[in-house]
Amino acid sequence: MARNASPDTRSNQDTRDRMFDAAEALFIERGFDGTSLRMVTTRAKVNLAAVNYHFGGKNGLFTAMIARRFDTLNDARVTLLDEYRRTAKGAPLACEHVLAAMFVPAMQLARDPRRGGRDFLRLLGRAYVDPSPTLRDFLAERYAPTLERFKEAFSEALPEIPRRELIWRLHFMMGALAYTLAGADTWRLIAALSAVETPTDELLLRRLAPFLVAGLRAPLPDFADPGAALAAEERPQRTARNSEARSRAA
Amino acid sequence: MARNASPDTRSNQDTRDRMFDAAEALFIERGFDGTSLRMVTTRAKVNLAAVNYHFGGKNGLFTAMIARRFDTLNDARVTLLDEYRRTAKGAPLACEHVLAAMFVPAMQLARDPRRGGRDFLRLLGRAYVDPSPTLRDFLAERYAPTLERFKEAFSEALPEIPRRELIWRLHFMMGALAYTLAGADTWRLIAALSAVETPTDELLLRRLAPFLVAGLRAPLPDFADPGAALAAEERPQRTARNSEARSRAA
DNA sequence: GTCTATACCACGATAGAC
DNA sequence: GTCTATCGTGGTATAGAC
Repeated sequence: MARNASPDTRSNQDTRDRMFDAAEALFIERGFDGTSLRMVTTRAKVNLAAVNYHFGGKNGLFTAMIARRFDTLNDARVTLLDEYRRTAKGAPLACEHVLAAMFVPAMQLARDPRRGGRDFLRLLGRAYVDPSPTLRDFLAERYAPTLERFKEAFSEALPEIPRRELIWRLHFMMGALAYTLAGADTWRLIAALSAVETPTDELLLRRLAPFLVAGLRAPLPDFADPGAALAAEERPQRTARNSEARSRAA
Repeated sequence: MARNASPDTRSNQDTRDRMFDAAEALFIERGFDGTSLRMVTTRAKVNLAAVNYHFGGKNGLFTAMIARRFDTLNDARVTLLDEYRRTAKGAPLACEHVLAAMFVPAMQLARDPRRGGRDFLRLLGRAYVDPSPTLRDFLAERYAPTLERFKEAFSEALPEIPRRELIWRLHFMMGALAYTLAGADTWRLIAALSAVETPTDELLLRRLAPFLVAGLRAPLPDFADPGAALAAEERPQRTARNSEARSRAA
């Protein structure tokens, strides 16, 4: 194999890429725990032991596979964020721009078959959502600086939101994003239930953006009044005991 | 469902409950694939074969464990929704009430040590987020009717949002909810990074609610103009058509 | 009927021989 | 780089004790 190419680096790289591709596809479908090395190596048509040789084990393979995509994504994100900041010339960033700095690079990668293609966004979502401690720790540690940059940017773009509140909203945002991207199979369910079209990823993110912007800018919760945020909390229980009071609820 | 009312169900029920509790705790920490039956039975101090006897296997144990919590939760949700609907007397439901019908029963269960307690919300989140096809299919199939009810209710509460759009927003909402609830460990990370207080579940949901309400009510995305929702996509330098000031950015 | 001890078989990960 | 042995672990099935 690869006899006319450069000595060994070529086939070497091919092997690694085939393993990456196989691991990626399987991980998207079945998660970290649900994917075995045998599945990966069978699909990649490489020997089982090659995993150990190239990556030192399952953890190494999967973290490297994820880093392959995420590093370029996050670099592009930070670059774009800096770009926006430069064009703003000292003016505070707009919330939409910060969001765009997160989304646009993701969309671009999703359009590039050589760097993830259609599956890229699903990989993104799965990775954030996977329960395996290995991946959680890896992601948290490796991308904490990027996350910090965006936290700063959002804080600048939304000065009216107290920092503490903002951090939680960013967390909610990550959740909506990750869950939505991960749930390609859920789309089918929703589509079946409601005769919705199956969306392109781009359309999806375009739908998600206004939702998130509005959420980030939402009025602050009122912790003083238990009934403000979620309507009356205990009231419905009381009506069970006292059916008279039921009629005058408002 | 399938509950034996036989006289000597006592010790039987204890055993089953211990298995449930063990499975629940382990599932919250490690997910479906990451939890083995041997872990469960060891922790529950029952014999390995008891799983097969009582539940027919791993799938049976875990789906029953989840149903134990989710059935009561979803029943309470639908009941509360009907309660709100009755007190509204034909007037359209308020969005906050529909959200409350989802959240309040969850909070109540989270406060009741006999029915989940503090871990209940994490179980909820993990279950929605777990990659195992077994659980995904189970949840989708069993709770589709409830979801349908809430879809109707939201549609009634938010008539200005087109139905198609609304369905996606509900999906985003579920994502924010599930991800946030599942990520108890992520809280620590966020807290460490930013000196945020560790929140009670109740505080958390109270923070989440305004975020979600605002998101559900957000202005509709503009699909015609590629630059509207996410600023300019390919030209980060400028939000509008005006490309004069581009010179410094490059 | 409820629970236990134990056997079984498939599979996964790793390490060492080639 | 590959092949194969090995060992641990997984879920499941059975036979029998209470």
